[in-house]
Amino acid sequence: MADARSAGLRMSGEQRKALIMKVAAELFDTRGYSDAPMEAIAQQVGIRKASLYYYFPSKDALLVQMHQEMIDLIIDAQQHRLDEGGMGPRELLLAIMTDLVSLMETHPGHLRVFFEHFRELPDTVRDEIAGKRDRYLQMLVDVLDRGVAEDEFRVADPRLTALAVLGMCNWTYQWFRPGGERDAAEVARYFYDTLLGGIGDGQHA
Amino acid sequence: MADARSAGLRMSGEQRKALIMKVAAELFDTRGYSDAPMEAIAQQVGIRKASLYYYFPSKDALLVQMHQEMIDLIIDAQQHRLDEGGMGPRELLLAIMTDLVSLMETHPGHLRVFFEHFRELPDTVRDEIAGKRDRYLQMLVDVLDRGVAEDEFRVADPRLTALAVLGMCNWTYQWFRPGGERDAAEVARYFYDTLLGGIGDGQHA
DNA sequence: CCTACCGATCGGTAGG
DNA sequence: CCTACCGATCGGTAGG
Repeated sequence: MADARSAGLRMSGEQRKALIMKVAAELFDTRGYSDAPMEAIAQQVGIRKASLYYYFPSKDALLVQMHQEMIDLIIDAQQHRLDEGGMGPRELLLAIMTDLVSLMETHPGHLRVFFEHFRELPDTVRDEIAGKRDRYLQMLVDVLDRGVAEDEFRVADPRLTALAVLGMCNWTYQWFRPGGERDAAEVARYFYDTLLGGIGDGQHA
Repeated sequence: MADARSAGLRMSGEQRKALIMKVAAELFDTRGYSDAPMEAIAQQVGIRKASLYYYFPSKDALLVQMHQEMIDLIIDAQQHRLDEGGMGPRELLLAIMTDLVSLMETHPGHLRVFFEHFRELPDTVRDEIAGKRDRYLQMLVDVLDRGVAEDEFRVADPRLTALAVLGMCNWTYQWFRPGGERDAAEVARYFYDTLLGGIGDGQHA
């Protein structure tokens, strides 16, 4: 009862699972999925490696859950807005961009894992996540299409523009660190303003 | 003389090294650095695993060379333009964006390796590459600053705008595949036009 | 949630 | 450029 592990708080199964996920996300982020041993996750959680298998059936399962959580979160956020109604294309675009960049604050580590460890997913799950990714891209394209239809946006190729938007926002996982000068919402807003207004000085167009 | 390997062409050391690099880049791209065994590289090259160590001292060395080649290539391209002179900020911006997206065509596999396997680099090399990356970012910021000074661009925060540009262009490694509808130069040009002109319909700003 | 342990993989080396 | 081989790591299991 007085060993190293008992120093950790007693936790419910759900709490323990959440802690394991958090630690795993951090380690997958910093070391990479294949280079983050289950042993290291266990140590940082304060239990033995074999005990991880009481909570999760495999290392893959950790990766799978991270992917499902992330993609469901952003899809649901946008779907919720559409269901509610009342938002115009500009507001919807800003909301999507803010969702994406904010993941850097709400889910540290997860974004890198989501983008860089997609191919390590088991085949069936990978297909499922790929489908959801496509669906999310389409949601963004829909917003752009609607903006064009309502004379709010000028967009020649909505899919390419959507990929540009995703590029700006998702790329933040490479450089954005919470606690910096600007928070996620400010960065999203800056990108949104840049995209809407452009950086070209009109008189030289 | 009639074994499986002799089917491969006899090559000079330099040719063999180039082939190993090409195969390694493909495998690091599709499987990931840690999950691409030297055995698989050797097989695809048509030699034995141990023979790879005749050409390269370690697996790390392959990764290091890929990083050095990539970053030097884009830095040199921009530096060359600056040395030549005569290009305005708009032309320079488009040239940088085209350089980046074009790497998807000229160096298949390398771009993903460059962005996703930076942390696997040995410490000293990682610091060196990080310095060069900073330098490249600064080159882009310089172009934006100059554009502002010459009344060609309107940019509130050049560093953030530079990160948006890098996001759009670098993110292509996630979706762009050579041989599609648009080639790299067209994608870069589209992103450039989108960034310069913006997607907002002026009358609603 | 633990102790004990295995099977497989893999980067790299010896010696030619 | 090859054959033969080793040391270390790691995901996962048995059994409690």
